[in-house]
Amino acid sequence: MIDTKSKILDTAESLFGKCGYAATSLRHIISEAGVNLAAIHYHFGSKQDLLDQVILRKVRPINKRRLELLDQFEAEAAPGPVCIEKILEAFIMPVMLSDRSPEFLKLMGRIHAEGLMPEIARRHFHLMMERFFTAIRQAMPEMPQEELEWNVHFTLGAMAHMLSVQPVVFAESPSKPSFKVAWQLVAFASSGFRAATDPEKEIEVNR
Amino acid sequence: MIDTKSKILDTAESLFGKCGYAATSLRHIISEAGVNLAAIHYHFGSKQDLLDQVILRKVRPINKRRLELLDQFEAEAAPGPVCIEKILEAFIMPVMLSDRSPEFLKLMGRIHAEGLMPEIARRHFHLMMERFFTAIRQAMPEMPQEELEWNVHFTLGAMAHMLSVQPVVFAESPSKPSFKVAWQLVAFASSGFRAATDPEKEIEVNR
DNA sequence: GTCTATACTGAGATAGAC
DNA sequence: GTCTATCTCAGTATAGAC
Repeated sequence: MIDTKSKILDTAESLFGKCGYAATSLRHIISEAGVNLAAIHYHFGSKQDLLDQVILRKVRPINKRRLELLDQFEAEAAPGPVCIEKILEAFIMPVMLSDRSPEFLKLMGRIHAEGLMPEIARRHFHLMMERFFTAIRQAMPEMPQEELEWNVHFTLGAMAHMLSVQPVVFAESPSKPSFKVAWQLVAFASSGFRAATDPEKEIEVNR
Repeated sequence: MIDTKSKILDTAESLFGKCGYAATSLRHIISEAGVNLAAIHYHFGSKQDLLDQVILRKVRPINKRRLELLDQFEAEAAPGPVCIEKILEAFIMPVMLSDRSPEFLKLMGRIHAEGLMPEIARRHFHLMMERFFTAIRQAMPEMPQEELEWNVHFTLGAMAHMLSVQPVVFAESPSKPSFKVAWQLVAFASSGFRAATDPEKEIEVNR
């Protein structure tokens, strides 16, 4: 086969999305793709590296779009900083474009739900994250660095969970994530960023 | 050994917290606990069921405290509904009490990061979740049901991520989750719940 | 009722022939 | 580049000792 590598990537993407990363065995992938087990290790090295490539193929255009939107919003807002709503819009909304395959969100949800995204992001998306951190810092210059970083974490967690609830059968999951839901998340997180925190708050939670 | 079961539970809790669920093998647990491999299956049935028992032992007192706080706040607010800030305080803050062992948050973070919590919650915490959903519904009677449920998901995701960033080595992780951070999350999510959403919003994200 | 010893199946990984 | 054969280790199941 001339394009064993692509065949493996396509099949892995489909199965990772349908069954999850941990639950998908390399033997399942090779039987469906009609290739040999060792071919995966030859082309990708390991199951983890195969996942990285599957994810990267999908996420790179998303990150490209994220940065384009951020560039655009920064140009529109110049010389002032971009407001937090626009920054979060640039970060969140491109995820929802599922033009490549209808299984894309399912795959992203699986990866998030299995806790694999932070590690992949750390290895591959570090520069983009830095761009957004800088923009957020400029949008909220009065906010202490640590508080700001935690708000970013809250937002990442909320977005990850939004993508996760789709594939998992969860009693309260109301509907598939959609543009409407993503917009709701932008509003939710923006409002969260603007929340006033009371650093001196105390309570007796320990009975 | 008279208390093989407790020994397994303690060792599993420690190793699950230190290494994660998937990365901890049953053989690692038994060698550290000094028991036989089959003892795990005799007492717990499977690795998954062992995890359930480890988690339940930790989370049950948390859920008890959550409901106590909710009861208390409802009594204080009667005959009106409890405000969303108080509801989220009752839900989030009890998680941060780590009086049992210093590794507790690490364990919770791991479980969340590996996407195992939704399934455990579905199996064991359903009634408590219903209590809180009802309270939130009464606090925000004007909010459409679906929008409300998504806001709950955003909050759950943010909390899970807060607990997750501790064990994972993540470039931007600023500090360990603490009471201060948990209070920040309460403020963040409360503000998010109160955010005004614009259902008619549109944008051309597809280039 | 509890626990030990052992075997079974399937996973990811690897060496080496072609 | 590809494939066969094999290695190690995982979770699981069971028979039987105490």
